[in-house]
Amino acid sequence: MKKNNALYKNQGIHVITAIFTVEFGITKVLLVKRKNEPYKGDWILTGGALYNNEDLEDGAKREIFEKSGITDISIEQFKAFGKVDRSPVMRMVAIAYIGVIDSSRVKIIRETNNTSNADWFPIDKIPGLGFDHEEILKEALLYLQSKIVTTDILKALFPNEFTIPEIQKTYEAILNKKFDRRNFRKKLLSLDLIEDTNKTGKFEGKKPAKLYKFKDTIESKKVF
Amino acid sequence: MKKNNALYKNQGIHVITAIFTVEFGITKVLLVKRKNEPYKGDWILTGGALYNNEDLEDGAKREIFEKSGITDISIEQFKAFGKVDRSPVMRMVAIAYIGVIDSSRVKIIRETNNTSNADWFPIDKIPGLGFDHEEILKEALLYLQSKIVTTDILKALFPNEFTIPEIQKTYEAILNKKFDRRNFRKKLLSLDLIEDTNKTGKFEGKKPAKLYKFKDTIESKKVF
DNA sequence: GCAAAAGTGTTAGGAGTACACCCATGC
DNA sequence: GCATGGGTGTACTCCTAACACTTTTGC
Repeated sequence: MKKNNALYKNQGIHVITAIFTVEFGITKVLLVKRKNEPYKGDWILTGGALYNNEDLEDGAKREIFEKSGITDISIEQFKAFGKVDRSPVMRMVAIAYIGVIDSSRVKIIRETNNTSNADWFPIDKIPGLGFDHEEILKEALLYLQSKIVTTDILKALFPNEFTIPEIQKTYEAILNKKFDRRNFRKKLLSLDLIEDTNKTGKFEGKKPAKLYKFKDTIESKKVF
Repeated sequence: MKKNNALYKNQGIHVITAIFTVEFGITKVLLVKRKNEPYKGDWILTGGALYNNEDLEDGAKREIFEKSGITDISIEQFKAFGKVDRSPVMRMVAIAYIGVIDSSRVKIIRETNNTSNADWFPIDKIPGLGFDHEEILKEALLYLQSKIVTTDILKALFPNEFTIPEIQKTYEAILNKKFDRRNFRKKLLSLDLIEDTNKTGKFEGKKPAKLYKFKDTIESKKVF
């Protein structure tokens, strides 16, 4: 393989992550505002060019940190995007990830070398995005929805104690769908993913609700 | 983004496809033998470097054609592989695909500019592979198994008429699992994917079996 | 007529879904 | 005491899984 063959010269790799959170029943995604051309002033997902000395996932996490200050996030690769013209600068193939984090537990850095702002956007109020990030975000959301019903990916949102009505509202926000209280509880408990803490707390209601927490399981199961 | 920044200079993209077939109840994958360094003389999956003027999937299909002569194959992207040292020549990220084709209906080109041989290998008798293709193949097989139970991906193996015992043997080969004849037939028919042709033919048994064929559906359903 | 594979129906258990009433608290 | 959300059980349906005997053909 010759490095200077024009057929495959000047190629590069983007690592892009759609970071989701849920606030008060609203699913949101983290966007950052570009400071430089191309797409100067446009909002995009966190990400950037992969370095030669890092593996894909490490690069994606480094980019997340550089653009938002977020550390300690677990991410999952879901697809590569590679249309010829997806970047106007040179041929770039994007490896896309999703991540879930509790926005109330992190402090987002608003401005960096390459970005002039950063914020959480409700997924039904997304501005026009730079590059092909609208397409990536659309598929990221579908992937998140498929993951939420088979894995404990929501553990990132509920690292500690939570009530069942509370987590149900999160499921409903992400899946955009309502569940029967009794059936939801029955199903969730039958999965052996969460355990009773024998404590109570309050969510929205007047009556205190039982507090549960995720077990330290790694199993992946069908949820809904 | 500066093209000559050492951090991301000299990167490239591989498009790699694991092409599967099933012959007489044995799941096989197409491998080609490398003619040049690196990994000269090693078997690998079909694939190679993406060109600047082609989309990912087009590149994967071009590589399949160049290395094997196969055309008219439908493929599906399943994962990107990007360990820093996965290629000894330069930094290459691989976008990996699976495909299914009926080996009895295609004539494989044995030798090309870059390969000295090509053949179908039973998946439990794979030689050591070059690059990270053993890892890619392992994940490709898992992905194929997940797809076979939710889609009509097997249509590629049975474009025309087939008997139910015949296609059952194919499911069993790929999933490495036996099914009850009655339940298999019931389930497959209930999916509304295949239809009776009112003809009979023979597979292995003495008694002629009914012939079915895939409908022209595009739906994707849960099979097993 | 016998070996070999094809074809067929029933039952029991588990999962999903639909649905209504009482309970604990704040005000 | 009443409004608000939390907690619980039952019945029906559907899907899955287990299981045995008869039929058609080639030899």
